[in-house]
Amino acid sequence: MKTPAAEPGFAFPDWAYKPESSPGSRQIQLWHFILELLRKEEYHDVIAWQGDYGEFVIKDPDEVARLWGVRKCKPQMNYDKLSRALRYYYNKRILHKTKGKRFTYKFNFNKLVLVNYPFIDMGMTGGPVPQSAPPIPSGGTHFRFPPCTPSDVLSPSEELRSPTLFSSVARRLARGSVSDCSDGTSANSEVEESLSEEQHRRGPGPDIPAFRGPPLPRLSHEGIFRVYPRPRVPEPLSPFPVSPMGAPTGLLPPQLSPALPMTPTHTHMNYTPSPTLSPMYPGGSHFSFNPEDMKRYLQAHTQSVYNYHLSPRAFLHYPSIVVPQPQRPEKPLHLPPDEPPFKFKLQPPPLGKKQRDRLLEPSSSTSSSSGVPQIKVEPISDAEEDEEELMVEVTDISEEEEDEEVFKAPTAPEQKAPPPILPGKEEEAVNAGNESGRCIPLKLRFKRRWSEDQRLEAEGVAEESDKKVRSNQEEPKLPPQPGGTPCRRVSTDLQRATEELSLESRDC
DNA sequence: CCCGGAATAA
DNA sequence: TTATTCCGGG
Repeated sequence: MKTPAAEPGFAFPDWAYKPESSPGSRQIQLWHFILELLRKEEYHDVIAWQGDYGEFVIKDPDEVARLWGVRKCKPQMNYDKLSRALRYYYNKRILHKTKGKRFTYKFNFNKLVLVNYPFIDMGMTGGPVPQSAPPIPSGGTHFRFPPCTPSDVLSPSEELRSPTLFSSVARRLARGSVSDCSDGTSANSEVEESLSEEQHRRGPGPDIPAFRGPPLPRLSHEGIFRVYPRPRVPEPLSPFPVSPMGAPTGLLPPQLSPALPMTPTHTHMNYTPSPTLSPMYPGGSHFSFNPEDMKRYLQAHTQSVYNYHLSPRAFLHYPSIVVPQPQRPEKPLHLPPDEPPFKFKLQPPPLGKKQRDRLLEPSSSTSSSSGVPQIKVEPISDAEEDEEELMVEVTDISEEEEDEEVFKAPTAPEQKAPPPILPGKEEEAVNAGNESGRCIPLKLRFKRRWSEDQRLEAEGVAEESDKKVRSNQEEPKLPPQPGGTPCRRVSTDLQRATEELSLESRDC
């Protein structure tokens, strides 16, 4: 078919790619490319959404490979190679294979997304397109993160990030790809997976028009970038500003995207001090939904987990979400600009795989408490790496997310408009944590979390246990917390769901 | 077809 | 780092 290269039709906003100061901007990443194709009808014969959320099938592998080869200037590209590249995404949790279906993969939007369009939620209304839910960037929805500057509207090619704030943030945010390619890319975003069929959007949540297809009003860069002046929280429920583009339906933030909330959150928060920018900020917006929503989401997610063995972590938080917690702004304690954020790496730097295999024997559970908090013994190395990295590109929900929760401000001033974010707040945020008492030292929390994750993964993986599940279980950690009564469980269902997943983790 | 290890390029 | 290339194995 046509070569993508030739088609400038859509382009992701530049910022969608990760500009990162990398030299020469990086090449487009495969998953971006896939998404591009998915959203273009021209390619529906070669690749299309199908099945559940985020699931797509490559109808014509050779063609897809060819197109990819064209894009990358790798004439020798073929499906075998392309698929290898896709496989690398498994560990990164960007993609998963839908077992039993040829050429079928599934995006794990939970992680992906939001970098670009943090809050969009796919509403997938039962809409017309049954397809898996293509993510929809509703035009208006996305917010731009970084720019604090008024002139946010950047030129497309410019990176948004203001040098300053962004720097770190930016790095994390996106990494990516770039459009070096001549072809345009489509502006699309990834979406997170959320409920598929059900789209119960409650009142306030209008939805997002989701979708692919032509319908999208594609915004030109202008549109995309346009800044919406104070989105702020209109209502408690709808955190997000309203439609940017004047989206017909009024894009409000979908209430549900569970994934969203967490995801970028703090990442963004860090850099985006101004309330306006911070999507989640409003808070807890997501939290506002009722348990039912969560329940559904969980179910869906659970399913996904089971089916695809996605990382459950993604929703650890949810259960606790119940509480509306608005203020995210405070929580930024992570990255105080200067301070070393604790970005903890839960794991010690993994040895090279090679080395590990050779040198490392499982027995090494030595606790090396060198200065660094090492919590994890020997996890799956990949996982670890990924996490960090993922966050970058994809906003990862998992790791940091928890933090968020941890930090989320307990005091929930629902009504109160969130105070402008002050730089100094970080400390407060921390304190806040204390105040609520939930407060377990961060390290411990992480540790716990880590353990849980491990377990979860191990279990989850266990099913499939692909070849390498090596020794994971060795972690000493996490004695189940005795006293910890789950703080808030939304509902029984949720609880159940979580349990099933064996995710009971939660803090306090 | 699908899976990943390994080596390597950019 | 992210692919690309090659490849043995299921």
